[in-house]
Amino acid sequence: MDNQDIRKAGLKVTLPRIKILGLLENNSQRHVSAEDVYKMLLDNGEEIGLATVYRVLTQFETAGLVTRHNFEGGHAVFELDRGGHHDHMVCVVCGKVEEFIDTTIEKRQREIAKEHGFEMVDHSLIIYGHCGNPKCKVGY
Amino acid sequence: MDNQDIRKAGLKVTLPRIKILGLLENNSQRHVSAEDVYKMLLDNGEEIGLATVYRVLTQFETAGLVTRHNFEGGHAVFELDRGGHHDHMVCVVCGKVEEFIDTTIEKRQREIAKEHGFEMVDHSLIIYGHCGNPKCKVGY
DNA sequence: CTTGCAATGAAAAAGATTCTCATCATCATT
DNA sequence: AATGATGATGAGAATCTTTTTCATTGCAAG
Ligand SMILES: [Mn+2]
Ligand SMILES: [Mn+2]
Ligand SMILES: [Zn+2]
Ligand SMILES: [Zn+2]
Repeated sequence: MDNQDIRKAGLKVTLPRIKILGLLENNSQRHVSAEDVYKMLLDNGEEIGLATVYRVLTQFETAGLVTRHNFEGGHAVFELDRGGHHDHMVCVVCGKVEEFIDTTIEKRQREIAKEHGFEMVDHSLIIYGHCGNPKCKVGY
Repeated sequence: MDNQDIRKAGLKVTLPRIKILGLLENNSQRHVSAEDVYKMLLDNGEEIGLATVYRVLTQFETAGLVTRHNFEGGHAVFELDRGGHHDHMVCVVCGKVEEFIDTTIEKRQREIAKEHGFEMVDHSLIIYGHCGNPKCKVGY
């Protein structure tokens, strides 16, 4: 995942794009909003415009470099596309995100789509719950 | 599903609430946005404020009368809660929504959540694809 | 009927994302 | 390396969805 990926996407290799891709690669939390990316870069002393962050993330999505998720909360989160598809589990208390993939579910989805005459192109499966952290348990 | 349901939810039985509940019951499309509800009521010659529609839909959700979905597109859609849980399939071309429920997937979800130490409280599964309509097929 | 308190609606505010447009940077070509 | 065409940037305005404010209205308990 480097500048060549930007070039291959038909995009010019610019400083903002390098910075954003670098942050997505090195940041500890894999799932970040546009606002997150913007603030983190500013905190790192980098200069960038918020409009550019939104634009570049959308371009990266179109290019297949990142994936956009619509978790609850009204704002999109992005993550670097590291090959394999996976689904998500989100803690409704602390927001922790776990990733998982289940072949049984994946297969059934394709079957169900076909049964309804749909040609599946994508899907979104998000499990909401209380994570293992005691502070996130019901009735803490 | 009548005025008693509103009362049972601890809400006063007001005209706006009766109108919104009535529309959700009788409207042909089950999945509607707040804006949809607002415009449809206005079209029917009913008087109502947009803020009230948002407020009431959220109250109905809290009361378990309606369910909110975050499909792609940046705005929430609501549907009257008619007993059974189900998941959704959305046509990426025409927006048609099909409902389905699959016990295999439902069971696997609970298992997976547990495997990850999560106590599942909810989930969202949306399959995106091209529906059976020829005009929605790839390469029309 | 009275009356308290919840509910309404218009308008303002907030939050997320996109658009506009003048300026600037990249990169293929000289 | 210099040039130039074209794409990219960023500040701010605009847009879109949703929430909040607050003066006014209307349920519903007594
Ligand atoms: Mn992920
Ligand atoms: Mn439904
Ligand atoms: Zn948690
Ligand atoms: Zn369709």
